[in-house]
Amino acid sequence: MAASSIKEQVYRELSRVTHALSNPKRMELIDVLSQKGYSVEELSKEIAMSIASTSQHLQVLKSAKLVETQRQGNFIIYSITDDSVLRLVSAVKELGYRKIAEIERLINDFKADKNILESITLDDLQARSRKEKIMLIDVRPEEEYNAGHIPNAVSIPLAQLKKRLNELPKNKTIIAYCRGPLCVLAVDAIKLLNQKKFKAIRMEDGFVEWKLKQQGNNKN
Amino acid sequence: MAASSIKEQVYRELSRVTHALSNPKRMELIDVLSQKGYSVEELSKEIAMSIASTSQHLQVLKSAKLVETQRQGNFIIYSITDDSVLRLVSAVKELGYRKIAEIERLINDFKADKNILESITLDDLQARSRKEKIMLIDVRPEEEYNAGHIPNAVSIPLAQLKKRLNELPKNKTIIAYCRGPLCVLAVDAIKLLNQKKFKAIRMEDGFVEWKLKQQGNNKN
DNA sequence: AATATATTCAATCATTTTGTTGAATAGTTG
DNA sequence: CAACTATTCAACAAAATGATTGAATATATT
Repeated sequence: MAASSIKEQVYRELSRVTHALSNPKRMELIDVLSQKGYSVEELSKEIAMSIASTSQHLQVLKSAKLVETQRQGNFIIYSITDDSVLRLVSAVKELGYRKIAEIERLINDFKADKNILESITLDDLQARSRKEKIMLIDVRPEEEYNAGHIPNAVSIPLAQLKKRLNELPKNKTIIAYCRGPLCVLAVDAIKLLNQKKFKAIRMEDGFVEWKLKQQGNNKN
Repeated sequence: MAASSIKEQVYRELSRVTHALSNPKRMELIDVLSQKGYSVEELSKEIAMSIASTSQHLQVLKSAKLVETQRQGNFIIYSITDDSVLRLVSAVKELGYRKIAEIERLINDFKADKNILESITLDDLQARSRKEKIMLIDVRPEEEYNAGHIPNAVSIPLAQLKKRLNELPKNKTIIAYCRGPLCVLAVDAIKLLNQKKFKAIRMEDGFVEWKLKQQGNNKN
């Protein structure tokens, strides 16, 4: 029957989208690219995989329309096609974090491993900034900050933090964020700041989480 | 390194979720189960696949926590674990319909094949019901209606439609919906109604689409 | 307790996926 | 136009997936 055949074809096409995300490395690639566009070489370093393999994975993501390319001088820059990709990945994570006990355990391991005592979320940040004076710092590489950041956040890449301590207040609480729950940049920043007697806390969520939250609120 | 290893493990676990959805038949299973719980045998008929294979696919979905089971007499009833699964599938479809040209073509083929001249969406329904008197009918099997339906919709399963034409008004526009864009129940209903000189239109969206829309609006 | 029945398991084979290495390609820069 | 360099392609082996058939299991019914 033509009808059931078309239906089957639609499911086949849809499953190509999920198939593209069904590999850990490709999932990680999307996560990295959620921050900003990167070249194949940079990505291969980021996910700790050979350039050729990284390129293969990127082909898969590209053919599923999850990422797109653009030449920039000698490099080919890969980036996320649009926000629907971020929403999809966010839906996967939401389900995973909520339903898979194994993931919860791993996240706890991660926190224990990194000695993360306290960390807040976007909601906490909002509540907190109403009550007290805070300073929000973005400790990702500057290019990622430039590609998009949470309003009122100041860019202080982790690599520069030690030299720029004089820009930070001792009387305000400092909130540091980076790429999201699995990123360690903010964790390291907090460690340094606490050691230097600043009052500093890590926020788990990053810019992407913030952006998606805005879209959710702006609906209606 | 322990840290990167934990990260990798999280991605591996997350990709099990997408992997579960990375097969056309499993995608179809989730779609069927989005309407209501079903037994293995019923599902195997619905997706046109052997019982053993259907069972295997259901195991995969179950181990990824996308579906859960519950015994009911002689049967084991599979159902969607919770709404985060619906949101995930919805995100996949949103991305697919928007980005994959092939899918758009298939949907158009589907409409041409089924002689679908006009069909409206949930937004249209809302706008329309403010302007004129309409009657909304749900032509899915009664059990699916009972498991959840759009408010004010009347249940008239397609199989009963011919005998219950006297319940329908000639002076109102009749809107028929079923399981969603790929479901043909409402298409057939409209054909019959138009033939009998009713003013009837198909709505593409179904109950699941309505439910997710409500959640989106209730955010904030 | 015996029987009936729905579901799962096991074994199989063809197909696809994954990651590597080394060669080929295409586009840029000087 | 020549040289350079980032990226992709090709070929391979190991591992995994998908679908089938027939047997095994577990639960309910009589």
